[in-house]
This record gives sequence, C-alpha cells and structure tokens, in this order.
Amino acid sequence: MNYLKELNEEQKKAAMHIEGPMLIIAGAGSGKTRVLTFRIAHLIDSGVDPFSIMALTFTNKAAKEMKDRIAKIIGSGEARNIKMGTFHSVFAGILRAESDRLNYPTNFTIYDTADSKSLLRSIIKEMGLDDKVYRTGSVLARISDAKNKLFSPEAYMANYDITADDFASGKPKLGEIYKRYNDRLFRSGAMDFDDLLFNTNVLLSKHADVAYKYCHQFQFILVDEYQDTNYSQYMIVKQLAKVHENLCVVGDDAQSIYGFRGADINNILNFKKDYPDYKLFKLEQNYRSTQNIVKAANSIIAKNKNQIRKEVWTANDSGSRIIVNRLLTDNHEGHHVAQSIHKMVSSGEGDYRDYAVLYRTNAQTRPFEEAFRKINIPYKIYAGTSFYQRKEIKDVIAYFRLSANHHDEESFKRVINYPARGLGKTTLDNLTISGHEYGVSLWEVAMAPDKYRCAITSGAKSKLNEFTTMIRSFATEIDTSDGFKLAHRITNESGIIRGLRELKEPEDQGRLENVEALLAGIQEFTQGSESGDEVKTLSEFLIEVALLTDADNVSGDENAVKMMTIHASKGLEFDTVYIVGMEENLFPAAQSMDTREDLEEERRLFYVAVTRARKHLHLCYATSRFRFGQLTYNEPSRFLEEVDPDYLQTFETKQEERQHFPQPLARQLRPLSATKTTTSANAQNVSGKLTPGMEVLHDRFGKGKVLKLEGKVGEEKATIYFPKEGEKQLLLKFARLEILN
DNA sequence: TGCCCGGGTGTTTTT
DNA sequence: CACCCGGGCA
Repeated sequence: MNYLKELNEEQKKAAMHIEGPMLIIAGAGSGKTRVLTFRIAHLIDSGVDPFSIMALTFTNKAAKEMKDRIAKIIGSGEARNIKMGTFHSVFAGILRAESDRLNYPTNFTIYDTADSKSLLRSIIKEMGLDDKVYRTGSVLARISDAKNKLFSPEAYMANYDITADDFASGKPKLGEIYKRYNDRLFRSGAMDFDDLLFNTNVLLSKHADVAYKYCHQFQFILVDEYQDTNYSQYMIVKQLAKVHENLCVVGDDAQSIYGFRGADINNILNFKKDYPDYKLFKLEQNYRSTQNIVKAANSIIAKNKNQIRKEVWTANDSGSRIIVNRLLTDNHEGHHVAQSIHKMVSSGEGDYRDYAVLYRTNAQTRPFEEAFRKINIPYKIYAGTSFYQRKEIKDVIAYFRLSANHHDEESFKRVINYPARGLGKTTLDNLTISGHEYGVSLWEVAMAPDKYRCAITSGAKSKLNEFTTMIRSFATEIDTSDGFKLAHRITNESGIIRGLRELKEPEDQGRLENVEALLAGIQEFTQGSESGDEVKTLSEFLIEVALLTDADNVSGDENAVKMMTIHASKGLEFDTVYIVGMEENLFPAAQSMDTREDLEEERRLFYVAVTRARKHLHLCYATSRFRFGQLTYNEPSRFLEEVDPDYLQTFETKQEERQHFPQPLARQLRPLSATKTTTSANAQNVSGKLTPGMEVLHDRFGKGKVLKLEGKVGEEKATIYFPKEGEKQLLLKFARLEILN
C-alpha cells in the first residue's frame, strides 16, 4: 500500500474507489496515468482477479507503459493477465476468438486505410461511377462516419436524412457503394478499422451468450481518454459494463481533439445521464508545467463555451514567459528553431531529446528537416505509420497476410505478380471477372479456374498453381511455428530478398535494409520481451502490426529532437516545446474556422499543444510560406491573441536575420491573389498608395477608414478605424487591403 | 508486361 | 510541391 503515499488527496480518493461507475476529470498534467495505474494495482491488492480487469487506452504505447508501471508495483506475472490495450487491439483479439459467430475466418485480415481506399477505387470503377465525384477519401470518410454511428449499409440506405443528404451532394450511390464495400470486405475475410468496433457491437448485441460471457468476465472496466471515444466505442463500453457497472472513465473534455473521427465530447459530458449514481473526481493540480504555461493554457481554454469548468493550477515555479516569434518564411522558421535549439543545448540547457517541434499538419516538416540537417541536429519524425506504408514493407506483409487469410483481395492483388512471375493484368482481370460473377474471392478462382469458367491460358494456369501452392505451404505454419522463422522463410522462398539483393536501383539497398528491419522487429515481437512468454506466431504479429503507429514507438532513449503533429503528441510531455506554423488557415485550419464546434476543437488542440511543455514554450509563425506549391501569406493565428499577454514575450525578426531571409521576390512584384487568405480578390500591397481619409477593405476586419500614416514608403504604419473591430495599427507591407475610393 | 512521363489534383488531424 | 493515375511506348 506504500504506493498510495505518492498520491495527493484527490488522486488517492480516485485510486481507492472500487465499486460503481466513476468519472475522473483529469486536467492536463494532473497525473491521471498515475491514478489509473495505482487504481488497478489497488484493485488487485484488494483481491480483484487481473483476468477480470479490462483497461482501454488511446495508444498501444500508453497501454504498454501502464502495464510496465503496474508490473513494477504488483509483479509482471499478474500484470500481464490484465486485458489492456487500445479499443481496436483489444477487440480485434476478442473478434478473433469469436470470429465464427460472425462467419469470419479466425485469421481475418485488418485492412488499413490504404487497403480500404484501394478497394473503394475498384468498386467505384466497377460501378462505372465518376471517380472525380466519388473520391475514395471522402467516400471512405462517409462510410467510416456511418460505421462509427452503427449504421449498417441497410440502415444507411433506409435512412431518409442520410440518403437525402447524399442526393443533395450529388452522390446518391454512396449507400450502394457502402453495401458493396462491406460485401467485398466480408468476401475477403477482412475488416477495416471501424469494423473492429462495429462488429464488436454486433457481437455484443446479437449474441447474448457471448455478451454474457464477457460481461461477467470483465467486472472492472477502465477507459482512458474517454473524451475521444465515438458512439461505437461508447456503446461497446456501455454493453460490457451493464452487469457490474464497475466502470471508471478518465478524461479531459478540454483535450478532445478527435471529432473528425467521430469522437463525441458528449460521451464524457453526459456520463452522469447513463450512471446517475456515479462518483466524480476532479484532478486539477498540474505537476508538469510551470505556472506561466498552466495559466496561459487556462486563458486559452476559457474561450471555449462547451466545457466542464475546472481550475487547473500548479505549485511549480512561475518559469519563463512563452516566447512568440514572428518569422519571415517557412524556411526562416525552420532556421530559427534549429538555431534556438542549438543555442540552448550548447549552453547546457538539456539535450536534444528534451526538445519537441509540434505542428498542425504533417506537410510542415520539410524546412525543419533541412535546417536541422544543416547544423547536424539529430531529429526524429513521428508521422503516422510511415514505416509500414513503405512499398517494400507492404509487399512483405501482403505475403504474410495472404498466407494467414487466402481470401484477402488486396494482398492477393499486391503479390500475385511480385516478384514478376508472368501473372499480369490480363490474368488478374480474368480472375476478377469470374470472382465477381460467382461471388467468390480471387483466391477461390485461382484455385479452380475451370470451375469458375475463368478464361486464362494454360500457361497462366500452371503459374497460378505454383503460386497458390507456395502460399498454402506458408499457411501450414502460420498459426503454429515461430513467427520469425516463418517470416524469414517467406521472404526467402517468395524471392523478395533475392530481388532486392540484385540491386538494380540504388534505392534497393535501403529497401533491403527496411525489410531486414521488419524481420528484426518480428523477431523481437515473436520471441517476447520477457523469458517465459511463449513464442508468438506470425498471425499474432499481423494483428499487432495492423494497429501499430509510429507514435507507439516514441521513446525517450534516442537523443534526438522529436517532431510530430499535435494530435500525435497527446499524452506526451517535453521540457521545451516549439509550436510552429501559428497562422490563420493553418492553425486554426482553413476548413475548421466556419463553425463554433470546429473552431473550439482547434482551440482544444492548441490547448493540448501548449500543455505538452514542462519548462519552455515557443510559438512561431511565418508571414509567408510555401503551401500547395505556391507562396502564400497568412496572418498570425487568432490563437496568439487569445493567450493572456501577461505570459508572453514577443520577438520580431532581427535585422541581420532579415538579410538572410529576405522577403521572397514574389511578394514585391505580384499582387496578392489566389491564396486562401485573400478573400477579397482585389486586395494588394497598397504601400505608397494610401492617404488619410481613404476607405479600404480588409479581408478580416472588413471596411475601414484610414486615419493616419507614419513611416517611410515601404515601411509605413497605418492607423485604420474599422467600425466592427475598432482602431487597428497595420504595417502596410503585410496588410492586405483593397482601396475602395 | 513493364516503365516512364505528363497532367491533373489535392492537404487537417488517425485507429 | 508531391502524389497518383492513366496513357503511350519499348
């Protein structure tokens, strides 16, 4: 029980509360992981069987960390029996165990986004629809949205509002696409990400005996990051918890940032409606950040209307002010951050690993990479799933997947002619036609071309036979032998490694190294981290790998500056944080400024970013940057104005830096147009053309009247009165104004 | 059957 | 700018 001493009063109350529904509202940095781990340890200490505990986290990494921490308290033997992981991975495991209930193969494949899009592309083409109207990305988003709200294709098509919507948007066939998409997934023995949750719901709602089993097994359920659960996840939790109602959810409504994925902030706001006798705990003391950072963050989130009021505070030092830097271009921004980190580290302020650069979009990394490389700063980018998206890795995994599940259409298409074995487009087309006609998978046609009247030559037939025989021989080992051994065998016997060794292209060396890195990863996975773990199989690896992201690999050991999106930074903390690209249309994103809901989510995102920092926080913006291959000009983000200025210190660009990063020529020559910022088509650089008394139009402040001009041409500062906004001082070289008279 | 080139097109965030 | 797709050519 010693561990409880490490908690404050409120944390202790939450950790020691055992029975019944409970909601923990945990402010940023308030030690919620601590509370969760101690609560689980305490449950076990109090006699609860680890097998009856389910803990759902947001990332695999969070699960692993929590497991490690619990293991330190109660010993790894018991800790490993807790069912802990992300929603997707925990329920993928349960679906695997219960696959026959849904008529899925045990080794069903998990399709990633690329697989889903590829399948949709085929379907849209087969239906003869215009792929400009039916873009795979937006179609998938629509389907995903439907699944997360538990609309089956049938329910989707029967819903008047939905179909009317689709009709109005010129895409009346969406329902049918959804239906076909699901049929094809099923025929391929595959589930997409959303199916893992959707089908768990089906399992729990349509199979009473299965529901009974799991409801009784999992007597204690904990959900982390509850503010980011969607309807589908909410329903799973509700169904699983209905017998015992020992449900503990933890979250912070202020950090809900996954609305675009269907996350519903109301799940946390409405917890009390489902469980009126719930207990509420509020963790408001922040242990992570300086007072400056905590107070600044509070001042930001206060602008949101839709939230649970709470007072996050800290006993830490006041710390240094948040530094705001205005830079001239995106390259300048990269240069500035690189220099700043370099200076700090050289002066003994921490090491590279203590620094992080956070941004809104993945496309912002390039200038930082260049600047870091130039002065030899080690860095590491955590971008989604980049490693597993590489072609060579996907190819290898496609072999694994096809060996585990022969009906996996996307994998089949990927490897049937890789390495080249004379089974090209014609053969594939023929297989597809037959498969479609008979409603069977490509594999079934390949196994018995005659039966399905598949028009292929005898040469192709024998090559097909060789191919299927090879895959089937891999399949015999998929669930039994050591996953690494089999992976090794597959990469050799398929000819992949040989092909890469031939080194036709210089890139092949890198590809080979990547495949070897994958094999090493599999080895690590299958042998298990601790002795005593049984050796894992390749099909177990496939589940893991489908749900793995780069963020899961963020570790503190590598001494490098970390770069990631703000979304990926959730749950992490760093001594020094640079939030870059603080510009209108970028952050907040152009698409998220039109509704209060969207804008508030962007603001929560900013709140999340700010609260990642322990000691030092920098906010940067550039007055111009390349976007879309074009130079664009953006105003500083409105969020900068929303931070209480008491906590800020603002820097302009120094003169000598200006010489290194002069304003791009285009700025002086071309009138500003065609950028998203410029809503007024006639807005331009009016330097030298204004006189007091003139009426002008500003694209954000509206109509205004020039009161005063100061400074020499090219550097003028104008005082302009905008009826809507009041008096503003604008530097003409930056302001986009249209002269009205 | 496979490769190269050109045009068109789009970028938010992710399990 | 960077990617992806389709078309044309070897």
